Amino acid sequence: MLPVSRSSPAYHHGNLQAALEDAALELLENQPAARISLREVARRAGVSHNAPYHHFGDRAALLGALGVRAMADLLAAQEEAVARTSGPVERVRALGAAYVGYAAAHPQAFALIFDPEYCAAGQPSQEMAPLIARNEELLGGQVAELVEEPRFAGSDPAALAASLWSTVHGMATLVVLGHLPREAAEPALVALLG
Amino acid sequence: MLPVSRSSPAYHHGNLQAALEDAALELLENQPAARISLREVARRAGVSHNAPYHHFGDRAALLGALGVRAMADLLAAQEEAVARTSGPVERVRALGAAYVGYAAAHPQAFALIFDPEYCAAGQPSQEMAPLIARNEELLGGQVAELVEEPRFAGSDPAALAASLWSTVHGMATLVVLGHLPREAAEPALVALLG
DNA sequence: TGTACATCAGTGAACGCGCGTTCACTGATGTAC
DNA sequence: TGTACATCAGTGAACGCGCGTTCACTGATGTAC
Repeated sequence: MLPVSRSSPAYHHGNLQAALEDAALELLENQPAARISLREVARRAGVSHNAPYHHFGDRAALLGALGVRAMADLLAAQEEAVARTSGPVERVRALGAAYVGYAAAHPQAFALIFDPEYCAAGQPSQEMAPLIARNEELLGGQVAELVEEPRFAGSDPAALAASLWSTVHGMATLVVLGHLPREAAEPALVALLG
Repeated sequence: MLPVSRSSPAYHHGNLQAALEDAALELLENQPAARISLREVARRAGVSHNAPYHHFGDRAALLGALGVRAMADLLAAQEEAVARTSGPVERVRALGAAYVGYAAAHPQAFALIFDPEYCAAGQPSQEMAPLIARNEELLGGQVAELVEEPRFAGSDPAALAASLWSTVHGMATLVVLGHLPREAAEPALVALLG
């Protein structure tokens, strides 16, 4: 006897919410968030075009959830890079490389994280806020170690953190847009950090 | 006798092309390029919804022309800042402040310049390319002076230029998005440049 | 100086499009008895 | 163990929307004679 679930209609899909997010993330590999429609996501998940409404209030809510997943991935990439590296300067470089690397690998997901249409910076969602906090702590911790180095002695940690985030974020953006070759990012960061 | 041109129908507008660009730029003050429709631009210019087709091939062409105007303004702001400042480090700071200032004042126009949908970085339009080149020369010239300073002696100019552009671009982006307070930009740049 | 005519920047009607969203529905699931 | 029933995740039809774009047109302008 073949498993019934295979041929039966898709009532009670089981995990349609996650399946919709997966489908949307796949679409996000090839097109910007603004062009992703709920109907296309539903199509790709093999479900009627209004099934998503049982899991997401509306289109913006789905994209907001996607942004949270993207942010979690971006944060994880940075945390892993820091964990596997030793030395204050080296760790900051690794963190930056991970940030730029994530953006280069998933340009549209990266852009979604910072898209005010779906992920408002001023009022982050309940799911997004702790991720932002963790990222700030991660960077803050690295900068706290960095200012112990003679080369950065006396620097204002807050200003230095803002600088580093700006530099790395700018690199990520410019690399994604093709204004800066990917290979130029690392040496540029070295030029700044020594 | 009142001037006829005032009450006569809008045939041969005279400078509809510029008027359409002006109208679109006004709309761009309050909404992203993606949400600007040709019909809305025409409405605001007081002209039928397909009059624009006599001046622009399609909607993308209009937005492309807008991007060129925005880029020209961004470049002019930087050139003026550099011209009115003396000292290599101070000039770079002024250039950066002008860049961030333009982005903060015209967030949507700034975003349009870097929107691959309308202003492809890889294949800039004939009007855009020389502006990009001039901006690169401007920054390159400042960096050339900067590496004469003892603090930056021995730095690779190309890597330093890439760093500075990244930092300033990142600041502009993060300030526009509200992730970085406007007042934090200047001290952050100082933290990096000394 | 006046007239005929080519040019071309405007016009309004019409098209097809995919979209987000709402609606009333159906049938699978799980639980109380 | 079997049955009645509430729940709720799905369904397909339908809506109105503004949009980009095409079309055939009209009337103002400027030029050649």
